[in-house]
Amino acid sequence: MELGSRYTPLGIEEKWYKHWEDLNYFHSIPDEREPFTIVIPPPNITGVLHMGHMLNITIQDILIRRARLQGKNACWVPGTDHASIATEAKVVRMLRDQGIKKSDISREEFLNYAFEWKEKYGGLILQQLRRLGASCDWERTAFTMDEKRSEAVIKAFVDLYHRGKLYRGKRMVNWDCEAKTVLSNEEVLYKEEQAQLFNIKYISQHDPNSSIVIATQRPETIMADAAIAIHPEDPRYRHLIGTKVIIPLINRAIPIIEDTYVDIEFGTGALKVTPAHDQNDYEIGVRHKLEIVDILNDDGTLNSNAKILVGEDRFTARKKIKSLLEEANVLVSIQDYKTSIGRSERTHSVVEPKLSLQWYVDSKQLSEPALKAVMESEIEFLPDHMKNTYRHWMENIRDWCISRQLWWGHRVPAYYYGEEIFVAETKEEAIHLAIEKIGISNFNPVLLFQDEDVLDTWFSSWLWPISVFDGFNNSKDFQYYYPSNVLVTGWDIIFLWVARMIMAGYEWKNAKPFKQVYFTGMVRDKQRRKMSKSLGNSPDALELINEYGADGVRFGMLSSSPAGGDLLFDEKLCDQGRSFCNKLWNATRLIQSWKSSSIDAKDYETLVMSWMNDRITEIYIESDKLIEQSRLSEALKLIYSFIWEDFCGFYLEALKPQESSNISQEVYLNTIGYYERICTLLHPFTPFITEEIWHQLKTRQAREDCMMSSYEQIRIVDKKLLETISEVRNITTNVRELRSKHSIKMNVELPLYVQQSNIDNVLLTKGAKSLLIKMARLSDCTEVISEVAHTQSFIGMRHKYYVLMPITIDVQAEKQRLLKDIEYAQGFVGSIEKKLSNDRFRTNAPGALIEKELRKLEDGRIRLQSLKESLNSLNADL
RNA sequence: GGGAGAUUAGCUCAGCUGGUUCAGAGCAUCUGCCUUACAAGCAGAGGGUCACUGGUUCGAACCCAGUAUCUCCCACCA
Repeated sequence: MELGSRYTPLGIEEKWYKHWEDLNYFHSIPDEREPFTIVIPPPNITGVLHMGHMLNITIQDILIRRARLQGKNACWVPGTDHASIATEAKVVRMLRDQGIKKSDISREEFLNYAFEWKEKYGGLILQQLRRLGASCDWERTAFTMDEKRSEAVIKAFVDLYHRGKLYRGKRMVNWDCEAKTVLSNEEVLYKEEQAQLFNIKYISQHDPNSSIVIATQRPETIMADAAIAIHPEDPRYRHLIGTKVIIPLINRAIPIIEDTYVDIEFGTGALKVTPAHDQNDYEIGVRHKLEIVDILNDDGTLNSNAKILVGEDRFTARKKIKSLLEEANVLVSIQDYKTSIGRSERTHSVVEPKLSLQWYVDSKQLSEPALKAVMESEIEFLPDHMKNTYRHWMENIRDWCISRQLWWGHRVPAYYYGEEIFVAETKEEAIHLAIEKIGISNFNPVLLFQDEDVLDTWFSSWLWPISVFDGFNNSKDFQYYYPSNVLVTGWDIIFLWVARMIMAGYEWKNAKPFKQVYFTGMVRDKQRRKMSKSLGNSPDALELINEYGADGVRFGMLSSSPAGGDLLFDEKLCDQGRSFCNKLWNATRLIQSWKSSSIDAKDYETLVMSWMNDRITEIYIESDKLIEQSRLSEALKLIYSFIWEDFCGFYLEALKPQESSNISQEVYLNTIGYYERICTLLHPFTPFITEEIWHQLKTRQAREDCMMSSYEQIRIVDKKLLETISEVRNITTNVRELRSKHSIKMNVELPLYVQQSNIDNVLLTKGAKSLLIKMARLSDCTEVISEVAHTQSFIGMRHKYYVLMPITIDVQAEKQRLLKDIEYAQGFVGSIEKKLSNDRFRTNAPGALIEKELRKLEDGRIRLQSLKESLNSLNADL
């Protein structure tokens, strides 16, 4: 079948993915082979494929496909995350669009809608991963809220509770007024924002002429004030201590207290203390036993405690209170200022500090082995410096608030009976515990209630490496696959997820969850902004695949993404990937167009073939080394330029038969063999096209696929051979350069002379001469003893070459060029001589280096000598 | 306030225990080619005080110190 000159990936990619999947290649079961495991960072079920996933998935797929080719038992577990806040928000919105309010339906009804939504849209992202070529073991697809994973979550909670590492406590929390739930510290993002500072006057209760001015950014909270605090060493207000002032508008009297927390320099030096709505104020409140007045409802509106503006949203209230304060003549001034404001990671709503009863994990205890494992490189971080960030967080870890006031998620397995708390995996067990505690005669089952809250999504995610293999039941799979080889994820979730998985691993299994963490950078646009849906600066992932092909996009993602470094995404890189596929495609077409017959291979063909053979081996060795160091993009670049320059640019060009002549059967078959090896080498990076070419090259048996071929281990290379061809190519380039400079077309054949010396020259290798003649389009190639007059010369690795060209030589220009070259060569030789004559160098430098320098010196001298000869002969011509 | 990283060609970045006169690659630019696999191609070319200042060394883009600029993370500033 004739192939078109352009590679069209669309149908081909679909065909091979289906083929692989039909043959169950992605599926893994434990056997006697060495396992290679990756557990996917589960994308949110609400998510659609974006650039971050593309990068992430590409890297994981490369590693897993390579392991498979290396004969390991490769297992890549896919799955999704229930994403409690994000999903609940989506479902609430969906219901609202249908005219249903969440508050009007029961928890069960809501969950039915949510599961319905999940069934409908939740699998979408996993389908999209297939488009990229992800070779996940789909039979193992897990979901953080499926039965097994839920079981793990509940077990973990109950276990931690009974071992005293989990507790319920009343603390100041971060409240998301939009989602109406508490958030952990890690889910609050702080950013500098423009705000206003209001200076408000509080008049003394005892003396209407005396007052104190405070500064606040949130004037709507004055109704919740419990005191005004000043620094004990601030002389300005000393006389007021112990007196009371009146809160404007509501006329409630509050005391003036002293506390060293107050910064004398800031604002007026007087601080309004609002214990219910500020972390620090809460602590001051505790110290001074102040009254706590909570004026906010869960949705961020003011409640009746506020007395005024009741029912207004806090931001509306802020605007309105401004004019009220003005009217009351207590608003002294307003100034603009910048401050850092915390917003919810998911809803972006401004987070309000709020006092609340929640469940916490005592993190300090869990962090110790996890910190140790990373600092002692039991778990390897890439890039290594992420360790510092990790350590800093671990050493200052705070307790983890894990309850959320939502319905979508794992319900907290705690049951309340009056004042008593019973934590158990099931209600039956809780009843059992309750009866044990309070006696069967006193127990009334109707009074036992389960906690209404659900757990933080990350409380299921942190168990993921264990739970996907049913590790809490210590399954066979778990024993075989755990720990996974590598976790590939973005550094932005190092605390939210990575650190906690490590803690969980040591807490329950006393073993690391993964051997290595490959932190990817963030995908950014050309202006270095993080790509995000809200900014609208992210290209549509599926459209990219449609346009450039999955292989092209994979190439593009990888082309510029060292571990940890951010990646400035540029579609041009995908375009380059597509061109690369096209190049591969056309090489296939060329080989397919060859007609082979039983003629013998010519000497130069034999030479070029053995070179290609060793060169591939060399690339295997070098790319291996790079991949072992996780330098994937460099490995790809290496293979890319090898294919482009060496395989297509030189090898195929050298063997390409003239016009309609036939090619030797041996050359034909060997070429196919080399291309096969290249396909295997390249397959992890661009799986689709390599599979296609693999099958284009020859008819295959069933299950004889590139994806399942094997990555080779032979590792011997003939260095001399590689050098010889390198010299041939070097000469060819030099001749071409001369042609280009003097506008001599390729169809004009030129004679080349090689000056003999005491070193073997390239022509002594069998086949090299005819190869040279073919590649450089020479009329002949002969050895000479001395300078050849009226020629253009250049110096190769060791020898001097002359080309006789049909031109009149510009003697002056030539002389200038030579003088310049001589000057350079002299400098070169001089520097080495100087280095070698330095005693300190001779004594300090390693022997091998001195050898190398000596050889360099010799080469340099030969070169200098040749240049001088050329100059002399030029002078003789004058 | 604490910490991390970065600064190399017009742009994006390599440069992996200091050791070729070391300054690289890709893109972009320029020149010449439709040479029957590929114009998504082929053959060439130009382009940089390696942020700055000192130091260590026989030798520094690389190590050390300081300076400047940028990016990011963490932290309770009303």
